[in-house]
Amino acid sequence: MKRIPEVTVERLIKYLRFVEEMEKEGMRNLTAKQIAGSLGLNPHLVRKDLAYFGQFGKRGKGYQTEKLKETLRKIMGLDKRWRVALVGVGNLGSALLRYPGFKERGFDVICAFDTSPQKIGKQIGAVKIESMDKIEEIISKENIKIAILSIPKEAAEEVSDRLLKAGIMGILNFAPRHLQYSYPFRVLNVDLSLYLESLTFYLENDGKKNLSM
Amino acid sequence: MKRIPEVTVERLIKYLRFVEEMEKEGMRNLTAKQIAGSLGLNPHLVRKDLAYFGQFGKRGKGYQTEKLKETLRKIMGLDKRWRVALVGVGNLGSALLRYPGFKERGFDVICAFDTSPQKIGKQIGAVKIESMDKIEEIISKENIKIAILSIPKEAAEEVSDRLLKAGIMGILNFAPRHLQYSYPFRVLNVDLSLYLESLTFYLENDGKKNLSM
DNA sequence: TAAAGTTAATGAAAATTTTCATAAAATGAA
DNA sequence: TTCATTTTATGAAAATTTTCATTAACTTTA
Repeated sequence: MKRIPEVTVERLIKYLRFVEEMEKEGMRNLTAKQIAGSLGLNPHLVRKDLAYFGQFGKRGKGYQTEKLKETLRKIMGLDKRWRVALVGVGNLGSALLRYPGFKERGFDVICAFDTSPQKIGKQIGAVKIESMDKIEEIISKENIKIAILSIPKEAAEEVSDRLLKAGIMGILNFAPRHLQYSYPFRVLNVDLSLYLESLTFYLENDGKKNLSM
Repeated sequence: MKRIPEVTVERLIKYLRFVEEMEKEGMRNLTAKQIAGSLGLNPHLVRKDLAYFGQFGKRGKGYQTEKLKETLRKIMGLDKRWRVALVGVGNLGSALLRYPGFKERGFDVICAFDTSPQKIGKQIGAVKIESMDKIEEIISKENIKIAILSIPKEAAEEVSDRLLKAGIMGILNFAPRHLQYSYPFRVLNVDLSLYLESLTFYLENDGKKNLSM
């Protein structure tokens, strides 16, 4: 199998979203054009992305919605549920704990960690907050592979090192510090203010110069 | 001026982060190699990105930290503060309201909107929650250009339409629905579960196939 | 001062990603 | 059936992005 470009992976998830939504609305078939249109992409690109994984479209007809959905879910590893640990139950962390979107999409946050004695032992939803001293013990016992990191940037590196040693393979990092590990570990850095900052670039420069954006 | 690739803009913000941090640690000069190293990039790429905006490095020495910082801040439109509206004060929305990172980076969330009568009139930090009926009035009176959207996906399109009509130019969208508008409007879609989903692709496929990732 | 080592700038080359063009298969209408 | 239309699959072309190679400027060391 050919190497899959990272940009393709990001798009596949979006395709899956759209396909699921269209399935709900009763669409039995979807064309590359429809999928592309919903995301402002070129239909050729959609076909090429899908073709990495085999040919499951029918010429003249498009893609069978359900089959496409199942295939995409399998490709993305989303045909099963994932157990997730959350580290850092501050403002953002506790909002993420309560965020229904994760469960809806197959991710069960089954444990949470914090350093603050006031928080340890408390319950948020179905999850009891544990001491960060227990990270290694619980992660390994529960065999958790994914962690969400929402702690201050100063602690990010140290804690992520510990997580990976304890058995975590992928981290979704909300701490505003760029984390990076090499294969086979995966980190996705999500820096909320960074997003706002990329908006201002365009607001500031649009129209003024001939930046064709 | 040449067209600036979108990937470059995303990197510039990260460079700025690093440069500011290094300045705090007392570094008066930074080389492209150092900047690149911190983000796992090629130093040539850093130089090329910076060169879009003129030449402010010194051969044999690197870039003057403070000057580079100031220039990047100016390029990104971050040499001034931005006033931001937040729409949707649910779990995520109220966490974002309390999130200190925005203010730290120059963004002042000065108003918040919700539909729920229980929430309207309440105060979170310095911000009073207003009825969504007042979106147009307040956005326009306060001349706000940026909005953060943290509402259910069903309402996303309708509300974003209203925001843009009211004068908003850029939206940071946390609703799990891909929003898209054409120039001069800008939307940044931030779908939290989508990030987890892109992690699972790699966790699922790494090692199994020769996807060189 | 001279020589060796760094490092930015820049145009060229390579790699990657996207778009295009064509062929083949399926559909629907006449 | 036949023909026009739609749409996927796929290899080629184009565009974009990244990496490389060279040159020139500056720094450090002897």
